[in-house]
Amino acid sequence: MPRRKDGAETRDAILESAASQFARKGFRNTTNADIAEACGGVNSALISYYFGDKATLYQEAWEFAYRRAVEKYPPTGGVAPEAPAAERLFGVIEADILRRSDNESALNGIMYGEIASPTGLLEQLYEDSLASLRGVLRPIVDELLGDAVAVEEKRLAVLSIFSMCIVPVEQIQTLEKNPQYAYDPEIRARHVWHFALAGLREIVERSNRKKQDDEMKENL
Amino acid sequence: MPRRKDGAETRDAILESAASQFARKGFRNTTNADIAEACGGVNSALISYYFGDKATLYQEAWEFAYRRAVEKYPPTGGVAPEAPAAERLFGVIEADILRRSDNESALNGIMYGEIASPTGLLEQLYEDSLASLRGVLRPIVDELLGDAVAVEEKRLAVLSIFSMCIVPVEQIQTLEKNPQYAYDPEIRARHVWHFALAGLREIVERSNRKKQDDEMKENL
DNA sequence: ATTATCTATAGATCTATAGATAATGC
DNA sequence: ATTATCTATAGATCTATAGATAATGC
Repeated sequence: MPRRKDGAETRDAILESAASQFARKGFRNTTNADIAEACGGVNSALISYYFGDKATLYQEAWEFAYRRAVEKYPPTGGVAPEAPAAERLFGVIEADILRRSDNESALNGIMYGEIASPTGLLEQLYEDSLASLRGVLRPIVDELLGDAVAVEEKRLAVLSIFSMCIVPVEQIQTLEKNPQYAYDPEIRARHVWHFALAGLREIVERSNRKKQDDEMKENL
Repeated sequence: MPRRKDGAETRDAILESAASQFARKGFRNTTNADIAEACGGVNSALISYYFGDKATLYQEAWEFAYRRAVEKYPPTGGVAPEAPAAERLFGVIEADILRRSDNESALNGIMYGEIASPTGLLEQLYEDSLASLRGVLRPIVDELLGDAVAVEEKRLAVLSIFSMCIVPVEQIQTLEKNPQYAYDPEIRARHVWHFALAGLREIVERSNRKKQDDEMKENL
């Protein structure tokens, strides 16, 4: 005799298990049976019952994971918009790294699944997860670099900071047989921030030197 | 009437198509039929004929891609081992970025497939592709940072430089509907090098300042 | 009556193989 | 005789659905 719960409860549980399974194994490598089993052994036919099909479940699982992750770690890291650019940079970096390091969020897992083999099902993913970080980094980096720095150089700086944030540390560690040490996300965030500020400062100095050189040559 | 080629020729062509397909779509998302089709329409039964099964083909495709990529871009970037550490750092960064940016190499595609959903079939991949880069970065970073810097800080520095190298720029761009601009790998390599050197310098300075502070306090 | 859950399965897809066919080298 | 290629298909796996069963709320 089947036990009976509230349907919404089962539905949410499926959503959660789905996000976690999709994050670990990707869309096509995850079967409905996997999800049902990870969900305390619910019947896999319930997936069709609640979501219609696997693709829809995937889409809803992404929205679920994304909404929850952003709620927990807002993009600015709680730093006020009128704070100095360097501090806002820290807020963005820390929020992003903490969010991606939170295994429960499933965010990075799903994102790397799409990077590795795009399903074409998650229209929003790129905007939510990658464009968004670059979007908040860009004006801060622009401000820190000032007007003397070339656009191309600014883009590269954004890309480098972005790279340090999105590196899939946890996923890489699952490839290691015996991971040697774990990185504390908070410490890593602080490190990335210092590294980034130093890199940006160097770019400004280099641009200034170049400018002076050019002016000198012109005056000769 | 079937045309007849040398078997080794067909075998190599399959290997090449396989590497490229696996890179684009991952192991399980790629069917033998996909590979056969990408390979100018050879018969898909030839995969079993030449490789036994799909898993073996996958393993051989990785070895093929890896061997070719390292041959084309040797890990030191051609910089002599007795060159100054900063120059060796440039060699390593440039070689790695060029290798990963070379779409023909299929290297990064397969690697990100494994990061996203490990098959357990490529024992060598982590050693070849990730441990290797960190292995060559580590002694160079150690040398540049010197003895005053804490081990944890050194690890983080290696991780940050590593991150800027392995970021899957091309794969991310396929998620964008209209990629805005392409990054020239050579220019990117030079940028990452500058960024990294500045970050490392800052770490040394910060460590020195901290040391002085500590000594001052001790003398009071 | 409605909602939640389960059973059973049709149909799609994919891999690997058995066995046929033909080109090549001896 | 050997090697390369092709045809056809058995067996595995997976998704989605039809239809049964039982708990709940009216």
